[in-house]
Amino acid sequence: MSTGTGQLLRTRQEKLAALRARGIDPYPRRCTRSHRSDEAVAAFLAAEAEGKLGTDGEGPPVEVTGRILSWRGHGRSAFAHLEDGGGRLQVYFRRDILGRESFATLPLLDLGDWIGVAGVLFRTRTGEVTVRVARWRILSKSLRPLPLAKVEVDPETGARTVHSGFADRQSRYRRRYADLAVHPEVRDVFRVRAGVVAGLRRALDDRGYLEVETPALQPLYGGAAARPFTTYHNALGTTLYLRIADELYLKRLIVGGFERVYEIGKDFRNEGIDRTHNPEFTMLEFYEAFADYRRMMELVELLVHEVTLEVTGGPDIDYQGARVSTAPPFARTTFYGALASALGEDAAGLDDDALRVRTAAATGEAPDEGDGRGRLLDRLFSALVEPALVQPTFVTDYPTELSPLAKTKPGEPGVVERFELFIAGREIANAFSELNDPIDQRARLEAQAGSGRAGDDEAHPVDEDFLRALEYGMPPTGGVGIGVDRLVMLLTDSASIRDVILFPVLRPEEGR
RNA sequence: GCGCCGCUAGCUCAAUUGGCAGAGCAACUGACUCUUAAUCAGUAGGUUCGGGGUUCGAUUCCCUGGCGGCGCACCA
Repeated sequence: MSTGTGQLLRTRQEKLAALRARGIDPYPRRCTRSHRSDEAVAAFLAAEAEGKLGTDGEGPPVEVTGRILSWRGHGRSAFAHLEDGGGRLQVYFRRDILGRESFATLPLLDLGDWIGVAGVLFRTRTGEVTVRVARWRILSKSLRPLPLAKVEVDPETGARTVHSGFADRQSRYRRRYADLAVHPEVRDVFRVRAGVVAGLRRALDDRGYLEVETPALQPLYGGAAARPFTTYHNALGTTLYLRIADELYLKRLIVGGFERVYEIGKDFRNEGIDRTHNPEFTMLEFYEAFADYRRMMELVELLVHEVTLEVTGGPDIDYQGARVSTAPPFARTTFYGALASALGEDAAGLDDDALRVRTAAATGEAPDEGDGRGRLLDRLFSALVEPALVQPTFVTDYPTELSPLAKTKPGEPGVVERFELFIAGREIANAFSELNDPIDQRARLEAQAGSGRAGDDEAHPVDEDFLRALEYGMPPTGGVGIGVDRLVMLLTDSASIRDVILFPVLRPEEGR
């Protein structure tokens, strides 16, 4: 630890000791408050509107609690801003009101301390509603300086200008508590996140869906193409995996007779980390018996629209400079149709070698030797089509090679009944008419397992129990997966998934 | 995994061709009873990410390692 930090910490320790020496408990057991800061201001404004202010313009007495964010001392008086769950409130200390002893204790406070103050509200000369403090008490001493920025507020527009501050992204994720303490806008992101999850849950509950919980610890993983995290259960003496998708368990529940089920939970994928990938992430999956992918498309359209309205107050989303409208209906295109428009020719008619050439041209790199047809099509689509899908767009009818759990489309060989929803160039939802033919499903899973033996380490093992469930009989079913984190990114204009996950996965901190 | 950029005081950042390592904020001391990026005067705070090299001299140039950001690749 550098000398600088040591000094800062030591100074605060000394103030802590000085408080105790004066018989003050820096961490009292209890405290009281009458108003949150926003409620206090509202109470003052109400009294003012009703002409109930005192002769000196004083409003109602309040008792508020908060963290000290700024301090402006003026000799025998001082101004500070406190922050609590309701926002910021200015407080004003005067020696002639507090008395010598109470006032003389103020220098033992630091930015970051929690205090409680009691007094009447008034307006300062500049018009700010402020507590004229008659009594104050420390509620919790801060021993480590918060990376507080200076904030300049334009009195006319209310626009905030932040001077210096806490900018290092990794430090902010690592010390999220400090990031949150210092950045109200970060707290807002997670309020929106909670609203999105609540909105999705309500929308599904209202439509007769049953919320369920399926295992995160699984003896076999499946339902997506991803490498799993592996763990070990001591008592059973067996390997377990953290789930990579909920899909196969939720379909077992449809077999069991629940007609509409959903789960909002964590999936875990042992893969790289980047702007749109965190190793653990939140997935919403929902399945509806007697529905197909077209019905699910309408449902997804409504869900996205409803949640957007709820969270933003309107149908539009501003994401990274683009304005997106979630007003239904969303655009619809087919996988091969969109690809043909972008490519200038029909990809379905190209042989693998030609596809390989087109892919190399589109991505600027030669595809891997082992890439199969499905993989090539996927890469080509990602490079040529996805970035252009800014307005909400359903892409339907994917190649069978990419979709081992989806029903084929009648009359269109090589295509399955599947859609993905893209917004702002990102995949938000993935859905299909679920394959319920146990024999076809077995054949496709075994083909996947075969490619696993051939070296594709993301293909799955065959889940015999899942196939047994299908053999009992699963009704026609539509299923959808929505990446909740990515939806929250859109709705909060966040560039990185780490900005919408409170504690994203990071390399462990070295040393202390 | 590859490429580019970066790592200097608690925070945000400077430092000329390679020539005494600086500023603002935070902290500390003092002044100041309506301030709000408060102001004014002063003080302290540094393994310039680590290691090696070139040089009279390295924050600066070279090599190497670490960490991070961004982009690419990967991610049915």
